[in-house]
Amino acid sequence: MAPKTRPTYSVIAKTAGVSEATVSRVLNQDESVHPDRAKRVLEAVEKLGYKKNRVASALASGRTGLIAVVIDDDLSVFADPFYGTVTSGVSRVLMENGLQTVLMVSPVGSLEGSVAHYLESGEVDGAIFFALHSDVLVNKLKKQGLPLVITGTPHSTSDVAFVDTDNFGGAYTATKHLISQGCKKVAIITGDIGTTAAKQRLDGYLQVYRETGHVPAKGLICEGDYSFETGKALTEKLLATHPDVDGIFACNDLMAMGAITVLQDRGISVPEQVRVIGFDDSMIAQTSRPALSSIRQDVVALGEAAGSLMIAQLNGEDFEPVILPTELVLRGSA
Amino acid sequence: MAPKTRPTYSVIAKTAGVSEATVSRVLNQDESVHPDRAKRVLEAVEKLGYKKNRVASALASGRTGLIAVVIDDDLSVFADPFYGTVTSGVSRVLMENGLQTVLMVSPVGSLEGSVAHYLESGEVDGAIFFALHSDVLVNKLKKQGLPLVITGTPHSTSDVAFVDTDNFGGAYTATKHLISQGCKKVAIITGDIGTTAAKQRLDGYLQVYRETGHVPAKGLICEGDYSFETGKALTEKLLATHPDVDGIFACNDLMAMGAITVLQDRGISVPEQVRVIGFDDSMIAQTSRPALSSIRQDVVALGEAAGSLMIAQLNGEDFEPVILPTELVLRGSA
DNA sequence: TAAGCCTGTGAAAGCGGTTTCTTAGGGCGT
DNA sequence: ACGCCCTAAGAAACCGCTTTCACAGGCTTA
Repeated sequence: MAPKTRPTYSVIAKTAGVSEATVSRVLNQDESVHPDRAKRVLEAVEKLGYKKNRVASALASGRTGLIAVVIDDDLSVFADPFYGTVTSGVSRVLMENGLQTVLMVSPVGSLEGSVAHYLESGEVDGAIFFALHSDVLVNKLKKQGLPLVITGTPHSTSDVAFVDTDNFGGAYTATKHLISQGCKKVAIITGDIGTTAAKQRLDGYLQVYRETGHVPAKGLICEGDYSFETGKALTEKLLATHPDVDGIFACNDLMAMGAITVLQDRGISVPEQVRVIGFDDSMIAQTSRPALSSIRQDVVALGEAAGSLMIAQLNGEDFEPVILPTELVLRGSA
Repeated sequence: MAPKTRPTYSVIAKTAGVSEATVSRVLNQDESVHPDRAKRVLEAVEKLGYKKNRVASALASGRTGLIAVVIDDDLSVFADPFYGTVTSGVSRVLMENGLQTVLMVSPVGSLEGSVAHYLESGEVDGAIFFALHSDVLVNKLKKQGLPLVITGTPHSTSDVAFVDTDNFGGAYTATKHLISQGCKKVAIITGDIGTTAAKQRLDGYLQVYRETGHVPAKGLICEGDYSFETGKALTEKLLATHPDVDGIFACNDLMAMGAITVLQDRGISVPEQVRVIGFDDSMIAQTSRPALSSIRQDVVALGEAAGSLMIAQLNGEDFEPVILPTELVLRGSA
C-alpha cells in the first residue's frame, strides 16, 4: 500500500553521474548527447525502474499527450455501437502517436458545463467532437488556439478541421435503389434533425425526388431520432396516412428494424410489399431476418481519419476536410 | 490561433489584492478565509475568466482527477455495446465526483505495454479494468498503491475491489428455464473461456445438470468467443453431432442470434423445435424476430458500481465486492 | 598563434499551482 | 494590563520535468 516514492531525475542524474538536464535530453531523444553518457543514463533508468512523471512533464512542456473525444449527447447513445467503434478508430491512431484518449460523453450545451471547463483547463492537447449540436463551444475553443477536429459537418462555416461520411451520397444511393427496384412511394425516417448528418441524409433523399421531377407527398418525411421505438411509432403513423407506401429509407439500422417489426406485425411482407433500407450496416443489419440492406459507412476509418487530422494539426501540417465514401450493401430487405 | 496566455494565480492575487496562497485556499474551499477576501477573489476569478490549470494543480497536489478505464482487448470489442454502456455508467459516477475518464482499449498483455507504462506514469488516480485476461499487471499496480477496481471477478484471489454480474445465477436461471419448458437436451455456447465471466456462466449451466443427476453429453458444450460468426459455426457443428438438441443457451445475444439464424435456415423453428436464450438483453434481442429471450444484466449499474467503488477507495472508505443480480427476460425465443 | 565557432553539458529559471511554515493580530483569562 | 493561545493570511519552498542560457574546450581559419 505504501505509495512507494518513485525515482526522479535527481536520482537518475546522480547514479549516472550527469546533470538532470542531460537526463532530460536523453529521455527526449535529443541527439546531441554523447552516446556514452546516454548509455549511462539509460542504464540508470533501467536499473531504477524509472517511469517518467507525465504530469510534471506536461506542466513543464505544455503538452499533456491527451486528446479529448467529446460526444455531445447523454450517455445512452453509447448503446449505439457507432460511437464505440468510431472511438476505437480514433484511439488507435492516437496511441500510435503516443497520445491517449480522454472520453467525455455529455451534452455540451452551454459554455459553462463541465466539458467546457475541462477543455479550457489545459489538460488536453486537442479535442475531437462527435454529434455536435452547436458550434459555440467549438468556436470559442478554436479562438483559444486548441487544435480541434469535428466528426460530422460543422453547422457554421469555419476553418475547423472535420471529417464526415458522405451522408448525402449514401442517402441518395439508397433512395435511388429503392426507386430503381420499382418503388413508387418511398418514405424516409430521418435521424435527429438537429445534426447536420441527418439533414444531409434528408437532402440526399430529396435530391432523388427532385431529379424525377416529383415532390415527396406530405407525410412521407418522418422526423425521427435514431431510436428503435421511434422507428416503430413513425412507421405506424406512416402506414395510417400512406397505406400504399412501398419503400422506406431509414436513416439508421435501428429505426429500419423498428419499421420492419411493425410491417411484419401487420402481415406486410418485406421486401415483397415494402422494401426497407437502413443506414450504418451495423451488426443488427446482419443478424436480422430478413437481413437488412443498409448503407455502410466505414466507421473505424472515420475515427482513424479524425485521429489523423488531429495529428496533422498538432504537427502544424496542412489538412483538408475528409469525406468518406459509403457503399450500399444489399441483403434481403430491399 | 494565438494561444492567448491565460491568467494565473499571480494575476488573480494582484487584482484581488491578496496573496496567491489565499487564492488557492478560496479555490479549494478552504473555510478559513474571511468571507470578504474570498468574495474579492471570486470576483477577480469571474472578471478574468480564470480557469484553473489542472496540470499544475495535479503536479502540486499529486492528484490528477483522472481515472483510467482499461479494456483488455483489441478495439473491435467496442462493436459490442456492452463496453460503451458500462463505460458510460462509470463515467457518470466519476463526473459527479469531479473526475474524468480516460479510456484505454488495448490488450494489456505484458507489464511493458503502453497501458502499463501509462498507468505507472502517475497520470491517473486510479484504474478500472474490464475483461481482464490476466492479473499480473493488476497485482503490480496494486503493490504500487494505485487504487484499482476490476469489473468481472479476478482470476486470483486478492484484495482488489471488484464488481460483477451474477453470471453463475444468470446462466443457472436460463438453463433451468429451458429445462422447465420441457427441453431434454440443452446445449451451451460459451463466451471467451479465458474470462472468468464465461467460466462462471458455464458453471451455472453445469450446476443445473448436476442437480438433475445427469451430465451434459459431450459436444453439447461449445466453446465460443462472443461473436456472431462463431455462434453460427458452432450451431452448425452442434446440429451435426446432436440433431436432437432442443435447447440452446448462448452466453451472449450475438451468438444466440447466430444460432437462431442457422436454425431458421435449416427450417428448424424457434422456439417450437429448439428454444434459445441469450445473455445481455441487448438491443439485438429486442429487434430480432422472434424476439430473443435473454438474461438481462444491468450494464449501466455495473459501470456505476465500479465507479462508486473507485470513489470509495479514493476516499479511503471501506468497500465490499459488488455482485449485481440478473433477470430472465422472456420473449419469443424460449 | 590568436580570434572566432561550434558542440556538449551543467546551472538555474521557470511551468502554475499547493502546502508548510511563520507571523501579525485579536480575544480571553487572571 | 499582561501574557497566552488561536486564527487568518502571507512568504516561500516545493512538485518533477523542460528549456534557456552560459560556458568550457576543441577546431577551424587567417
